[in-house]
Amino acid sequence: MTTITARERLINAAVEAFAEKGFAGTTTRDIASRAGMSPAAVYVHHDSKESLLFTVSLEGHRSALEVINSAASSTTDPVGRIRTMVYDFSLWHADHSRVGRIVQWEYHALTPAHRAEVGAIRRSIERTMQDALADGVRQGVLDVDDIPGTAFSLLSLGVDLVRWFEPGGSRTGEELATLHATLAVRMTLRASPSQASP
Amino acid sequence: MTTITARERLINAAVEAFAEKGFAGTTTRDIASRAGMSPAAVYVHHDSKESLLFTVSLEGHRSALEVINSAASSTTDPVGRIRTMVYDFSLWHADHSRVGRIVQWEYHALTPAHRAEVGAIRRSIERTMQDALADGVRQGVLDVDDIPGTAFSLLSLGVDLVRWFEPGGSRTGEELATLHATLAVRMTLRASPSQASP
DNA sequence: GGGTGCGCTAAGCGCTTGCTTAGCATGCAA
DNA sequence: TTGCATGCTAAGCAAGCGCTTAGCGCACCC
Repeated sequence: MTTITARERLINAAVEAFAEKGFAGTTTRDIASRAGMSPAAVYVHHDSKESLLFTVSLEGHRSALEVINSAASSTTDPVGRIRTMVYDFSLWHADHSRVGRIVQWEYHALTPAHRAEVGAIRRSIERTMQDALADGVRQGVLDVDDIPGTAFSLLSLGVDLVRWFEPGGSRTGEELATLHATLAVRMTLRASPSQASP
Repeated sequence: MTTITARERLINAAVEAFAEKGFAGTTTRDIASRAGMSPAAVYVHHDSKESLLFTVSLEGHRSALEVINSAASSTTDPVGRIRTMVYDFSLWHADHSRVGRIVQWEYHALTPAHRAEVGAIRRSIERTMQDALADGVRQGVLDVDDIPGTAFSLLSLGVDLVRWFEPGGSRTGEELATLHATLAVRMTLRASPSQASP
């Protein structure tokens, strides 16, 4: 049974508040009261409101990167790899829609130095997807004209979930991830020259 | 030569400011100074900061709806219709990325009554896309299992542009719209049973 | 039992916020 | 020339902002 430290309680409160009201719309008093503490307690454990945002954003970016990296290395089959990567990336955004919203929408609220740091993780995520597409094309299994653009579009399906997805809504994260994975394969699979070939 | 009224200058200033800093991060003084007026001038022409947001958001939603509606009625060919709808919707989001960002990201900052009003337009956009897919399936040209989900995904490609697209960047809006339209057709087209059939 | 450090809070500082009020310059009608 | 509506601004109000300071209570150790 893990004990939740005051520092972590404040981070959780910040995730709730930033996701609900945005970074600029959230007050430090709001974060403190969600964590059951006084306004001054925020500054005992964190340097500033922006550093709280950076903590949340960095951890979120790292988590998303890990998800897509482990999906990429889960198989050598190009089609299965694309399917798994899109499935896992979309599912992550559904399962972590609050953190995902902060990651995707509050990027510009970070200081330039912090933005550069998470920006590197972003580019790494894009590169992983591009590499997976390029490998599939090289093996002759996928047919992708515009690799960077298509990679971005596949990621967009998951990213856009955070705009509207609510747990307990009419669709589960798994359903949406399955849909996205199916669409991703249709977008990238090379059309077989005939039905007959095995 | 149309004269720009003070009211319109304030709206244009609000579009700039909201797109750049978000609704909560924008001050009425910032809007006023971008329009070259005093802070009080905002309230001569608009009721509140939120009513300025509503004006921008409503006009943006109406414009996007018009684009997708006229694309939907431009042809009776299901494949060409999907291609045109996705192309035009994505191009609109690239060409109007600032307004689009306000439309898509500041939805929750509207009052409940205003949110309901633009929400109706949103549902109308989604329905138009769903109808186009359903018609294509009925004609046997498209193959779409999950029509609402796929419609949403096709729209997501355009919507997600406002998160990062900058005019003058490495890709033009037309290039991205063409890519999205191509991907949309691959996502929805029924695979022909053989290459031979005309 | 006295001393020490740690985790937290009460209070508040200087500043900014959305919005209001009172009034001024300008143009036009009589 | 006078009267008045129009379009704007200077000044400011109450409230709320991020963050700081000074200090309190409590567990721990000798």
